[in-house]
Amino acid sequence: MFDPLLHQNIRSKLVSLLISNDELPFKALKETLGVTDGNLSSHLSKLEKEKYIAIEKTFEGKRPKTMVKIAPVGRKAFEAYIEALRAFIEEN
Amino acid sequence: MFDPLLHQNIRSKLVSLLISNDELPFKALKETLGVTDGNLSSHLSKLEKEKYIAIEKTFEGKRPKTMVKIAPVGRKAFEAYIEALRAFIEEN
DNA sequence: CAAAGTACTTTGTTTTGCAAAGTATAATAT
DNA sequence: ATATTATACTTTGCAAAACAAAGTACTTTG
Repeated sequence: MFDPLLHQNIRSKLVSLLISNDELPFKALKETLGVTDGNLSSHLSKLEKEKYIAIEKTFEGKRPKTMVKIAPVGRKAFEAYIEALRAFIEEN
Repeated sequence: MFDPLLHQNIRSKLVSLLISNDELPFKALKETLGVTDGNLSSHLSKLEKEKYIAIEKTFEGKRPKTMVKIAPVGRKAFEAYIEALRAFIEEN
C-alpha cells in the first residue's frame, strides 16, 4: 500500500518541495503548487497532524509568515514512498 | 498533475494487473487486490466510464462471469502515468 | 480613515472510498 | 420439493477527503 498521505497529487509534490528546499513559506508553496489558500491550508494541517511537517508561525516585520519545514517522520515516509514507487515502476 | 484516475492505491494496482494479464475475472482481481466486492465494483465502474477498461459479462456454465480487460485509452494513460512517476522519482 | 491588500483559517459543498446491505441465480442439504 | 447456503456481483449509505468561497485579523495605501 502506498502511504495514503503521500499518494496524492498535491501532497506528494508538496513534500517533495520541502525535501528539496528544507523550508518554504506558505506563499511560495501556494504559488508553486498552484492551489488555493484554503486547499493548501488543509493539506498542511493534515501533514502536520501526522508530524510529517512542522509549521512555524513567525513575523516578517509586522506581517505573519508561515514557514513550513519537513520533519524527520515526513522525510522517512517520503523516502519509503519513493522506494515503493520505484518498486512499482520496476514491475511495469 | 498525476492522472487522478490512476494515482490512487487500488486503481494503480488494478490497472497494472490488467496490463500484465490483459484480462482477468472479477474474482481474481478482488482476491489479488484484497478488496471488498463493492469497493472493486465501484473502482471498475469509474475506470470503465472513462474507457480505461472494458467489462465483458459472460457466463461460465450457468454462473455470471465478469471479465475485465485493459482498453487502449487505459493502456496509454497507464504508460503516461508510469512515465510521470519515473520523472518524479528522478528529481527526488 | 476608508478602501484595498496580505496572509492565512474556517465553513460548506461536492466528490471519493469504502463496507454493509441488496439482488439474482445456482448449488446443496433436508 | 423446498428451504438454506453459496456465488457473483451492484446499489445504497455514510464517513472522510478535496476543494473553493467566505471569513478573520491585521496592514498598507490612497
